[in-house]
Amino acid sequence: MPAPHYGQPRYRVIAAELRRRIESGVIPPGALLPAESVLTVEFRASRGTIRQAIAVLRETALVVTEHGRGTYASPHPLGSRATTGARPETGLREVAADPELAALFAVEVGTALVEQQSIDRTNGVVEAVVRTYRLLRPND
Amino acid sequence: MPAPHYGQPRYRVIAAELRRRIESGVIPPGALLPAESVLTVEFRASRGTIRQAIAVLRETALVVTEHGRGTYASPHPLGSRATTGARPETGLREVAADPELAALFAVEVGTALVEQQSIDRTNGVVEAVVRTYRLLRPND
DNA sequence: AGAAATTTGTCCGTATGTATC
DNA sequence: AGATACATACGGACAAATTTC
Repeated sequence: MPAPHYGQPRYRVIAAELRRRIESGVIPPGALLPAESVLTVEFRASRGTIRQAIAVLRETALVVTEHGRGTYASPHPLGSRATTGARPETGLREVAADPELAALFAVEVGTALVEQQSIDRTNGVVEAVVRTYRLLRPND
Repeated sequence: MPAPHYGQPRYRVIAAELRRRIESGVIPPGALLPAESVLTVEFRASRGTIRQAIAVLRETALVVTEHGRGTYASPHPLGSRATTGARPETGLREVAADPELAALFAVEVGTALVEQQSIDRTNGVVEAVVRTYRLLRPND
């Protein structure tokens, strides 16, 4: 059985399902996701596909994966966090929507948004800084 | 030939080579890149590896890929203006580095950076807005 | 108008290297 | 050392968009 993919690509369907589990609390914040091998069995997908699905979630900072450990659901505390004083290079922040973001999210200017900043390094050199903005309360 | 990847991964080496050709004008702005099948022959790499290399260039918006057509070298304006007036939801912009970005990239505050904005939608609903910042001149 | 060829998109299975626990 | 997990790479297959004949 080759790889028919009517409508949405398989990895996006899987990503959507995983996201649903995280946002619905089936996979609580901070918890470890099932291993790739487990997911391949459950979704009957290849490793690459599973990894691609997880990559989608990682883009929106919904999960964090640590080399040699696994992939965690991001704790989205948003109100707790007491940092060490020095601002962490990567992390969550609450910011006010600028006019452009407000228009995109269909909210009023100044509405609080969650900003997740992550840094892409290669050999220690900063290649890119990625800032992802989301609503505190998704309108799903 | 298995898949050893000492030092730089092959897809990054290939990406660097393609970037050189684009920036040096061997592949002029707006021109079509060779098809993936052609690149597999030239670089003696699998299609997956070629696609991974192109994905790297796509991240920096150095190329644009269209289904069924091919991958184009971005007509890289970045200094030639000519925007449509209405800001496109997704696209490139040149912005000044705020203090935090300046620190990360090790440049002075106000230095020009490239901002790539993309939008993650599901069923038309804006799920997240991603802004990626990079240096104009990557320090390979 | 329609069929074929081209090209990118997605997926599968497998194998090996590297990093962490 | 051993187990686990991610990163890279290969080859093959079908799907979908576009172009060409």
